[in-house]
Amino acid sequence: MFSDTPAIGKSNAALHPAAAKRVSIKDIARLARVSHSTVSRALRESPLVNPETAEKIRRIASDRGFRASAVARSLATNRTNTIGVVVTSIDDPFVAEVVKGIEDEAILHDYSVFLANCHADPEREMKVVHSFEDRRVDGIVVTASRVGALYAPVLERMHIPIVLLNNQHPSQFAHSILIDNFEGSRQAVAHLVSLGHRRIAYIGDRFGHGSDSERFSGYRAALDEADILFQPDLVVHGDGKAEGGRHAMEKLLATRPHCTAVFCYNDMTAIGAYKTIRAHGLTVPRHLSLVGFDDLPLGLYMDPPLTTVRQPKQDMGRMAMQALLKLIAGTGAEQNLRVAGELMIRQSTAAPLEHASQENQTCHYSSAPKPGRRRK
Amino acid sequence: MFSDTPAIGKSNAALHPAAAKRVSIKDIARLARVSHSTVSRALRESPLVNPETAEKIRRIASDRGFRASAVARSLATNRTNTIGVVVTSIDDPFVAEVVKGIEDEAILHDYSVFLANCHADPEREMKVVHSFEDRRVDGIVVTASRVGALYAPVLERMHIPIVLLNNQHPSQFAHSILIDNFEGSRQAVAHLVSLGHRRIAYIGDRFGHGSDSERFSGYRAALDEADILFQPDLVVHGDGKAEGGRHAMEKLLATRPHCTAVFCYNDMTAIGAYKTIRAHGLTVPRHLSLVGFDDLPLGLYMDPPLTTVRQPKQDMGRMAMQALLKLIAGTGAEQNLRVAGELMIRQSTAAPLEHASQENQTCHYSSAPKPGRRRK
DNA sequence: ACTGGCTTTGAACACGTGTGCATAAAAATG
DNA sequence: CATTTTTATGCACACGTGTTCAAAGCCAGT
Repeated sequence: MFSDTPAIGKSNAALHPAAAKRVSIKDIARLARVSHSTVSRALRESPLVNPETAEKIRRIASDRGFRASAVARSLATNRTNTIGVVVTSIDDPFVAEVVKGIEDEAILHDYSVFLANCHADPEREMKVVHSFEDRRVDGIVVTASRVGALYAPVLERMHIPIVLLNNQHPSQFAHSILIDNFEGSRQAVAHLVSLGHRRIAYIGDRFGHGSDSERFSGYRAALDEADILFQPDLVVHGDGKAEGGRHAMEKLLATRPHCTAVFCYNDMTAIGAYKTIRAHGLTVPRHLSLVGFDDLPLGLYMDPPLTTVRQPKQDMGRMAMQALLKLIAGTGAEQNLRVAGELMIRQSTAAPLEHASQENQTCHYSSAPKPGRRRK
Repeated sequence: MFSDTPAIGKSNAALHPAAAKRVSIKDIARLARVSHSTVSRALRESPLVNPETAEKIRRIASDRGFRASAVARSLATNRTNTIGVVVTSIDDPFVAEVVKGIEDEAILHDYSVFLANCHADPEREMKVVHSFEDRRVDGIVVTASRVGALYAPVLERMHIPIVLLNNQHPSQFAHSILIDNFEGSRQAVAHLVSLGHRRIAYIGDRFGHGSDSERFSGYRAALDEADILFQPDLVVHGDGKAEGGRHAMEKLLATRPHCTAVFCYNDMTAIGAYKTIRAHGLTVPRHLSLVGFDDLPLGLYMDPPLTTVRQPKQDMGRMAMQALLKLIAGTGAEQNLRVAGELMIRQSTAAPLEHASQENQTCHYSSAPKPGRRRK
């Protein structure tokens, strides 16, 4: 009541005129002639404070551009309103879309997201997870292809809610969001069957890697439903990337009789297949139908645009965040959420060439132009 | 000295056996029979503490899985070791690579990064920037196409170091990293000239948008150097995206005589051009050479792979982070950093068809463009 | 006027860590 | 051994906010 000069709280406040001391809640309190408690309440819209003084306080705070420190608040409340997102690499288009969904949902609930790449490097994974622990994030989303079995115990010890997205090993201590690989690929292959294809190949990921086995099962199921005999030589493996798709496609083109359609583990694999197919002077979908999985933006710009199974990546990101929010709130969230893919039929799939021509001259394109020849 | 039972500090610690209270620095202190100050020093490798006790403390801390709270530390030190990154949308492949570079460099220096999409929405921009301010980030990187002139004053008031990346209006209160648009496009067009092209078109961004004018200048310069008369009707505008590229290319194909090469504002524009070109039954680079800008991964998978000017996106991200670190440290950083692009010659560019086939070749000069006329 | 309840406020403490300063213990120096 | 220097440690406070608790002020009802 007796302090009429609101100017200086710290005696040396004027020492560094450049590094203007940030205005704190106490400064606002002094200006409004109330205690900092009241200011705190006013700004948090507590009903415990007189509407008039609350309004006055808010005006002063706004005038001075005061913004309460989230770090101090976090220390007091033991909540940071912050989550951590671990990804293999943000420049993976799949991951990027997921993260977008997460962040969009997060900001809606006044959460901020820490982003960290781990590059599938165990050491880096540890560092990242520890940094999240240090920062006391309220939750974590992991969008790595595999949850490091290495650092699983670390995660467990932390007692921080965790949601895994499309993770290889949904573990017991974490919740997870998963695309329905089986049903997605079953539909994809069924689509090929409905077009009239009987010799349908599958280019997988590295064996047993990722969701390869589930997608393979879907492939098998679709064949069974159509009473098509499964032929082991129509299954080859790539690496989930374009390069692997290229090589795998080479292998397929080397086996006789040719397949008329190829279902690829994912879009990148299909992209690689395109390249090999073109190099052999063949065209999609005339000679060969192609289906991918993921629905990367990339597929839209292929020639022709790629038929694929769409993963609702952004939605999945949002769902992950929502699950996390439930876990944080203590409301039970579903342990494992399966989300449905959607078959996007574009121009890379069509009916196979006439059966007649296929019978006698399966080699009509076997005299391929020298693949090695390249215009410089 | 007399407390022999290290179990309980808080009397009600056992009330919530599930919500195990986090172990704090004081718990470690009690276990090691020292003050929390000593623990703090030991863990921060201060030379002020006896090596043996330090070792002992570290062992205990490690055993209990103790990790010092970054939020408490931030409150004490007034530094969060945290930066905020504002992007238009993380699912833009350009942005994603930049962010990857930023994060990689950040984690190297024990910084964590907050990621926030603003979707080029002013309201969202404000919300994002405020959240960063609340969280007391040590610095901010903005990778939006434009720095909202709206919130510039807000940024200024915050007194937080800011680095702009490829931003439209490098402003005076912030530092910036910029690609050398002029030199990049000059080289790209010079490359086309060196292949023998004389009728070279330019598909720009929306007029005056982004770096359009700088890239256009480079185009003009290359023409001038080759003594090629600038022809206004060879300049059309897209929207920086595939759709715009498609339409722009349609316009170009409608004008006679045809151009033999097209320099596009960016890769996405070129992607759109591909589509139109194919739709007209023409092939790249046989009928038309195509050059882009950015070097998105996408371009590699085009048929044929796209010649383009590479922006070292990841490096630029790292540079932005390094500049920020310097600013935070108080060491002066360069105000404006220009980084060089690199021409990536791939298969979308080749020599034009023989002049013979271009019967009325004389008309590129004869239809004299009005001399004094200037676009704009 | 007294009681009791309601509204509004401030004092005090907590959150977990870093650090200046004083001091105790140990070592070095005379 | 006495003194000074060095080393190691603890105390106390600061950082900025939230929150419990007590209390003051006000009002209505008797």
